[in-house]
Amino acid sequence: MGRPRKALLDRERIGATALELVDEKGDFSVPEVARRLGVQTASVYHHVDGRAGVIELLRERVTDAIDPATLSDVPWDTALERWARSYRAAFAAHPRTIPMLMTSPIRAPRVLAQYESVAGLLSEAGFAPPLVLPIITGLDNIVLGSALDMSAPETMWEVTEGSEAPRLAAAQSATGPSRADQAFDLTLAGFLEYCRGLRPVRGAGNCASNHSGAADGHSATGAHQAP
Amino acid sequence: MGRPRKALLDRERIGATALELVDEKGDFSVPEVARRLGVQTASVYHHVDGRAGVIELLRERVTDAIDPATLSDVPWDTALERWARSYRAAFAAHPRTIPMLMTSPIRAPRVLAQYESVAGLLSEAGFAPPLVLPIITGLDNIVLGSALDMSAPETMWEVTEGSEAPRLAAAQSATGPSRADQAFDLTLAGFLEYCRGLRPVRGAGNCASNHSGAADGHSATGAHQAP
DNA sequence: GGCGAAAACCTAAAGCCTTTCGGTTTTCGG
DNA sequence: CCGAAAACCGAAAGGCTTTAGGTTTTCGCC
Repeated sequence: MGRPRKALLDRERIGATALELVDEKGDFSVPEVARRLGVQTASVYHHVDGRAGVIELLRERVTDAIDPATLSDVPWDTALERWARSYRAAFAAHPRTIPMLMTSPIRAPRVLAQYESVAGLLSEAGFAPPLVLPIITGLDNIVLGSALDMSAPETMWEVTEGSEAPRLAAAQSATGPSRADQAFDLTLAGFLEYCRGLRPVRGAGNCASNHSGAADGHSATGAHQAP
Repeated sequence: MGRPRKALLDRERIGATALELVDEKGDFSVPEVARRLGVQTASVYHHVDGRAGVIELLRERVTDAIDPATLSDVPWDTALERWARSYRAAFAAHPRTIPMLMTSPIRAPRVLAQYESVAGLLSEAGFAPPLVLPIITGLDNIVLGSALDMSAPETMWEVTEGSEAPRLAAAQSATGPSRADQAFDLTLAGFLEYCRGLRPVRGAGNCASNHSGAADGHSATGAHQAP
C-alpha cells in the first residue's frame, strides 16, 4: 500500500481514540486503537512509543483539563481549594483512566509546573519550608485518593444487599448517591482548615501553645506576604 | 506424570509466591508463579480462578495485616487514627501490590467487617447518620491516596535535577526523605481534627445554624500532636 | 525537472501471557 | 476392590506487544 496521500494517523487521533476506548470499556490495546482507526497495528508504532506512549497521550489529555488559573487566586487557601477541585474534576471526567495513570508519576511538564506554582504559593503564604512538600503531598493524596474512589464507582460500597453489614448499609441510605463528593468536600475542608492553623502567627503576642482551633486566623489577611 | 504422592501446590504457596514476585519485580504472571514452584502453568489453574484469583490471594495476604483490634480502642478518634495507620502500614509493607489491588474494590469479608465496625463506631460517637459514610470514605481516600503515593516512591517528586522546578526542589530538600509519612500524618491529623468539630455538641445550648467552620467545638478531646 | 531521503503504511513474525481441553497417574470412600 | 475425584502434565488457541524489513509517496534540494 505504501505511503498514503494524506496521513491517516497522528498523535492527536491516536490519543483521542484511546481515550474513547478507555471511557467505553475501561481499557485499550494498540490493536484496538488501530482497528478503530482503520489501520494496521504496526502503523501506530510509527507515531507513539508503544503502549506506554499511548498512556502518556491519555495523561496529557486528562490533565489538560486542570485549570492553572485557579492558582492565581487569592488568598492562598482559596487558590489551593479551587486547584484541588479542578484537579479532581479533570480525573472525574475520565474516571476509567485513573488506574492507568496512577501507576506512574505525573511528570508531564504542564502539571509539574503547577506543582511548582503551588510550592511558591505556600512559601509566599508564610509556611515553613519543611512544611511545604508535606502539604503538597497531602493535598495530592486527597485528590488522587478521591479520584481512585470515583474510578470504582459504587461497587466499592454496594453492600446494601441483605445482611452482612447493616450499619454500613444504614449509613449508605442516609447519605445518598453523593457520597464521593461529600467525602471529598469534607476531607478537603478539614485539610485546608488544618493548614491554616499551621501558618506562623504574625501578630505580636503569640499565643504559643495551641495552633489547632485557629479557624478564623486568616480573616485579616487580605494581603499576606510573609517575612 | 500423574498425581503426585504429596501435593505440590496449594493456594497458600501460590499466594506466597505471587507476593514474592510482586515484591521483587512489581508484577507477576501465572507462568512465572508456576516456574518458581517447579510446576507447569496449567496446574496453577486447578487451585485458583486464573490470574484474577491470584490477585485475590494477594489482597487477602496484604489486608490480613490490618489490625481489627485498633477499632476497639477508645475514644473513637483514637480508634480511627490507629486503624488508619494500621491500614496504611499493611499496604506499605507491600507497596508494589497497590496498583493491582486498587483497581477493584476491597470486598474481602474480613475488611468489609472492619468498615462495618467503623460505621458503628461513628454512630455511637454521635455523628449524624448522613455524615457517617462521608467520613468513612474520606478516611479511606486518605489512606489509599497515601498508599498510592508510597507505591511510586520518590520518582513522583524527584525533580531535584537542575532547573525546571526550583521551589519544588527547595521544598524537597527542606523536608527530607520522610515526605510521605509527614504528609500522611498531616492529612490524618487535619481530618480527625475536623471530624471532632463535626460532632453535635452535647451541652445544653446548641448553636444550631452552622456546622462548617466550627473547628473548635471539641474542647474535651485534648491531645493532638503536631508533626 | 530529477533524485535521494524521509515519511507513512504494511506484512510477517517472535515471544509472552491467559485460559481451556483432554490425558495420566494416584488417592480415597464405600 | 473399584469407580470417582484429585493433581499434575502436554498441547494448543487466541490475544497483546514489539521489532524488522518491505513498498509507495512526498518533499527538499540541486
